[in-house]
Amino acid sequence: MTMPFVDGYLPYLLARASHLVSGEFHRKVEAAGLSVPEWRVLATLADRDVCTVGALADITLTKQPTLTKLLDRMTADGLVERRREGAPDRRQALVSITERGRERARPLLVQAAEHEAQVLAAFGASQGDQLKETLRRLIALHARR
Amino acid sequence: MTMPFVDGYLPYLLARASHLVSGEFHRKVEAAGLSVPEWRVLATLADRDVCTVGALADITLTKQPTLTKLLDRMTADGLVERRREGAPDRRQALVSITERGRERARPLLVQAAEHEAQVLAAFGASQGDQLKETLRRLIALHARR
DNA sequence: AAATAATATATGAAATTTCATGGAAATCAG
DNA sequence: CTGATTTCCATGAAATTTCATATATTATTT
Repeated sequence: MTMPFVDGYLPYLLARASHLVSGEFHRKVEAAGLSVPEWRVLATLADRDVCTVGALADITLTKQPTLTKLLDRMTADGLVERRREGAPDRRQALVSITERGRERARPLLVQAAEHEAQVLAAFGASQGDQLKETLRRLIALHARR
Repeated sequence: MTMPFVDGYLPYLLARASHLVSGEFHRKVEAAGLSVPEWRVLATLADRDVCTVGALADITLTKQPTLTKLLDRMTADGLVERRREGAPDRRQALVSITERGRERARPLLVQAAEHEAQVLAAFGASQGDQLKETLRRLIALHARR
């Protein structure tokens, strides 16, 4: 009652904006037969050669046990591979995307870029760039450690 | 490979910023013995007299069946009340916070305001206000009609 | 007004997520 | 070095979330 929780509170505005903007695209993800967490993993791995489980959990904003079990399922589906050799630290597991995963991700990566372009166009490209810059700064300010 | 998913993609920047900023406060929520969804419900209801289940689901960014079951638990815990009389539409259920819920929410509402103030202070108040304004615009642009 | 469609919430079964903890490997203190 | 601590990932059991659908009510057609 003393706080306009819904409309003036920065954490809520961030959450709502994220929910709305991503939600639009997430419909396309599900239409493509992937869950949102699966999409996040594939999109992240599409970029890089390999990634440790911990780093992937961090990037995909997922808790580690949740990710481990998601990776179990995605491995069973042939979307990703996990191996324990080759890491500098033998506790780590290295995850990489498979060719099959890449094929599934490819059209969505295109659609994601299109969706972002639409959002930015509607918003105004320069304002959009400025928002991105602002968000990067906010993120840097709150990065752990 | 063609897309800098992690660092240049607006939906991801929004999600990450939201995750980091809210994550800090969510630790206090759990320390107070509430789950994040419970906190969202209480914070929303603290402001208003009553709210329909649907509106509450929308505001708290929760799917309706998820919210219904959360409300079952919160009702059992005496944090909220749900009734079907009094609504203009008899399909609706009206949810309100109880005195007990208010007591549990109160200290967290204070901490939430403090946390936001810290975030804004570190970020720069004017930049913070500008970010809020920008987010409101982005939200308005994507609100489901 | 009857029939049909749409909306608000609830519910059961299945799937996922979470918490707490385990084991293995690396790092640190003495 | 040795033992204590910490870090990384996995796992079982419990809790939550989700999907599909049911039920009740309201809105729209015809």
